[in-house]
Amino acid sequence: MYTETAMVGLGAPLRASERAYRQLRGEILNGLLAPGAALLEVEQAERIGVSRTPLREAVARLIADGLVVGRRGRGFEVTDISVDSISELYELRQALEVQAIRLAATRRDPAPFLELRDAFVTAPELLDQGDIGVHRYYVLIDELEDAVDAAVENPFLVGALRAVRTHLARIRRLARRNPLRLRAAAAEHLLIIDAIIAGDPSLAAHATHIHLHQSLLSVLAAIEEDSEQ
Amino acid sequence: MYTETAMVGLGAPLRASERAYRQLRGEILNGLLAPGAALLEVEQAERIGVSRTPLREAVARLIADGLVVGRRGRGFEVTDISVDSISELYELRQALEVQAIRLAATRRDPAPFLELRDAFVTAPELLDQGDIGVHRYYVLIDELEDAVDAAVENPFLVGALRAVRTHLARIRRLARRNPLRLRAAAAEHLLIIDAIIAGDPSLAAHATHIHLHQSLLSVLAAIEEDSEQ
DNA sequence: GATCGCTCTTGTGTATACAGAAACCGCAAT
DNA sequence: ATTGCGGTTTCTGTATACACAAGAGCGATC
Repeated sequence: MYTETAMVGLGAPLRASERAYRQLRGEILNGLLAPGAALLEVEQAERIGVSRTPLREAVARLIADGLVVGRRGRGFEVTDISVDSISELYELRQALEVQAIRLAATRRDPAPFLELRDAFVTAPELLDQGDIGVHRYYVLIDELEDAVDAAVENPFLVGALRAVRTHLARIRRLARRNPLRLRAAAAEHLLIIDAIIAGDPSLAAHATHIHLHQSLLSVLAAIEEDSEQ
Repeated sequence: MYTETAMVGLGAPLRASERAYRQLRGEILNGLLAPGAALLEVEQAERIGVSRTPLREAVARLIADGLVVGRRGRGFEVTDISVDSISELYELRQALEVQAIRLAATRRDPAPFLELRDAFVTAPELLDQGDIGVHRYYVLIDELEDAVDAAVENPFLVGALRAVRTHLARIRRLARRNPLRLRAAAAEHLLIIDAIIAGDPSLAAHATHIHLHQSLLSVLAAIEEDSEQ
C-alpha cells in the first residue's frame, strides 16, 4: 500500500504518465474515485496536470489492472465491486496463495520466517494498542507477503498475486474488520508460518486454505452488516 | 491462436492501436519477433503503418501482457523464454487450471462436456490423420478450454488463465510435440472431462494436476532434445 | 403533441512537432 | 593501447492540433 496519494518527493523525477497512473490508482484504491464513477480524458488530464497523451497511457494500464473499464464512446469508468465479484476474487486468490505458500514451504529457507514468527507471536498484544497497533499489524502482514513472494521466486505467480492484492485493497476499504477476526487471523498466520518453517507444504497449504475461507466469511459478514445499517 | 498475421478484413474498421497490438502480439507468438529482439518505436510504427501514438499504446498492452519489457533508454525488447521460466509458468498454470477444473466440476452443468466427451473419445483416430488431424485435435483442446472457462464463470480466474495461455502459445512453438504424448494427453483430458461430468471436483483436480505434470515433463524433454540436435 | 431529423457540441483517435535525455563515436591525453 | 571527455545523433516523453464519430438539443413537420 505504498501508492498513497502523498508520494513525497523522492529521487527520480517521475514521468508524467507514471504520476498520472499512481495518482489515479491511489484514488481508486482509496475510494476517492468511487466505483462506477465516469471519467473523461480531458477532465482528468487537466485535474492531474498532465496532457492527454500520458493520461491515456495511465488509463491503459489501469484497464489492464482491471480497475477501470473503457466505455463505448464516452470515456472510462471505475469498475465496481459486487459481492459476487468478491467471492470470485477469493476463488482466484485461494488458488494463488495456496500455491505460493506451498512453494514457500517447499523451498525451505526458514530464516526470514523465523523473524516473522516472533513478530506474529506478539501480534495479539499489538492489537490491544488501538489504531496504531492495528496499523503495525497490517505492516506485519505486508512483510509476510513480501517474505512469501521472495521465497516463491516465481515472477509469474508473484505477478498474479500482486494483481489480486490490488483488488483486495479496495475490498478492505468496504468492510471494517472486527478485532476478534484480526486476532483469529493472527493465529492462522502463525500456523502458516510454522508450517513453512517446518517445511511442511501440505500443512501450509491447508492452513492457508482455511485462513482464506475464514477471511472471506468475515469480509462478507462485515459487508452484510454494513449494508444493513 | 486466432491472432494470426493474416487478419482478413472483418466488419469493424479496427483502430490503429488495436491493429498494431494484434500484429505485434501475433508476431511475438509466432516467433517472427524472436525473444530478445530489440524494437524501436519509430521503426515499428513505420513498418506497421501507424503513427507512434497508437504504437506506444499497443506496446504498453504488450508490456502488461508480459510479452515485452521496456528498456531504459533504448526502445523495448521481446521477453525471452528460459527453461526456468517455463517451469515457473507451469507452477502458476497448475494453480489456476486445478482451481478452474475443480470449480467446473462443482458447478455441475455436464451438458457441454458430454459433447466434448464424444469428441475426445475419437481423438486417437484423429491423431492418425496427419497434420490436419493434429490441428483438429488442437481445436478440440481450445473448445475444452472454452467450455471450462464458461463453466467456471469467474472473470478473475479466466483472465489469469488467458494470460497464462498467451505464454503457453509461445512455448508450444519451441517444442514440437511427439505423437505418443498427444495420445496420452487425450486420455488424460478424457479423464478430466469424465470427472467434470461426474461432478467429482477432487478427481478432476487430481487428474488435472497429473496432466500438467506430464505436460511439463514432455515440454522440457522436447526442448532438451531440440537443443541437443 | 409527438416524432423525426438536423445541427452543434463534445470527446475520442491519430498524427506530428518539439524538447530533453541517453548512447555512440571520435579525439585526445596519459 | 586505453581511458576519459565532449559533440553529435537518435530516440523517447510530452504537448498540441486536427479529424471523425457519437449524443444531445432544438426545431420543423406530420
